[in-house]
Formats: sequence, structure tokens, C-alpha cells
Amino acid sequence: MNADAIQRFFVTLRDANPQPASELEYSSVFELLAAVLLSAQATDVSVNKATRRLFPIANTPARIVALGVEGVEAHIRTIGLFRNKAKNLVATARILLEQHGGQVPRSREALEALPGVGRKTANVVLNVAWGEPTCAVDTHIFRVGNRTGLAPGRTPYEVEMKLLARIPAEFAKDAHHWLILHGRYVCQARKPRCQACAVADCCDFQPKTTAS
DNA sequence: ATCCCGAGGG
DNA sequence: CCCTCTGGAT
Repeated sequence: MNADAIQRFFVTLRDANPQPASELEYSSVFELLAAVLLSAQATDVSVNKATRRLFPIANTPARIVALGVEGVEAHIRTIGLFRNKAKNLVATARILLEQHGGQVPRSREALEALPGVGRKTANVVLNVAWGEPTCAVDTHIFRVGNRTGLAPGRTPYEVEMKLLARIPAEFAKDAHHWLILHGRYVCQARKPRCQACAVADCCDFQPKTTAS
């Protein structure tokens, strides 16, 4: 995808969705961090289902610690990887209380030091909570970046670096959401909906055509 | 490279 | 049945 195609790509996605947002449900920065931590290899629908049970009981670091690993597990069992996630959420909540005054830290270093929080999760919090122009490369963005030719790469980090270099500044803050939503609803993993795709004309991917 | 790990879709 | 879902730690 050349620079002109990239420009048209984002203009089209922006016009279709001027105010993109996360589909995870949260009402504080801590809830956002918790929801993103729980979202690894899980759909946001399943995460929202669990946080609707968990947050009314515990939506602060102190309440998560008080609830304990077993207590958190009881509310999030319907999400994949729930044992690791419960353990990490409680450990993260404890560190927030002991080292950050109960607040979610603003720096990438401090975020990535939290158990269960890696580069992708830190990027989401930095972008959604504080509007930083990060690009969290999840399964959708990795696929869309490679398939479209916007940002090809073997690893999520390679894709992220190309995205940061290629996305025009005017789109930097919201690009993450446009790419996610495009991957989730149009550029799907199994059967990309190229017929219904608004940016097919600036995409490198050639869908398999049914034999003439 | 491997493990974790439930729900939903095809 | 198999694949996928806003990954991270070992």
C-alpha cells in the first residue's frame, strides 16, 4: 500500500466512524486496565459479560485484593485463561496499592511491569485512557496490517513499528480503533468480507474469486 | 516453542 | 470437529 492508498484507507474508515471507541465496557481507568487484562484471546462480548458480574463486587484495587484469586475466578470462569487472569489481576491490584498509591501508572515501563500486562495491553491503556498515539497490535491489527499491505511484519512489534511510521499524524490517535473494528467486522480472519469492504480499492489483498 | 482455556461460529 | 477471540509469562 503506497502513501496515497494509506491516506484514502484512513479517510474512508474515519468518515464511516468519526468517533471510534473501544467496545469493552469500563467506567474508570482501573476498570479499563482490568478489562483489557482480561481480554487476551477472548472476545470483548465475553469480557463484558464477566466484568458485569465482577465490577459491581470489585472495581478498585483494594476490592480486587480483598476478593482474592478464588473470588475473582468465580466471576470470570466463562473467559478463557481465567486462572492466569485472576492471579494476574489480583497481583496487579496489589502492586497498584503498594507502589502506585492505588492509581494506574501513566508510564509504559510501570504498566508493563504489572503481571499480565505486556506491550499490547499497555498500548491500549496509554491510548484509551490518555489519548497517546500508540497502536496496540492485537490479533485483528496483526492480520489487517499484513493482509492489506498497510504494515506487513512477522511479529506484532514489527507491525506496530511500521504502523507508527506509516499512519499520517492526523489519524494516529484513532487508527488503533479503526483497524480493530475493521478487522472484527469486515476483514475477518476466516472469511474476509471483501465484497462489503469500503477500502478494498486501496488493499493489496486479492480474495480468491470463484472460478469464472 | 509451549502453556493457559472458555465460548461462539462455521 | 476446527478455528478464532483487543496476549503474556516461562
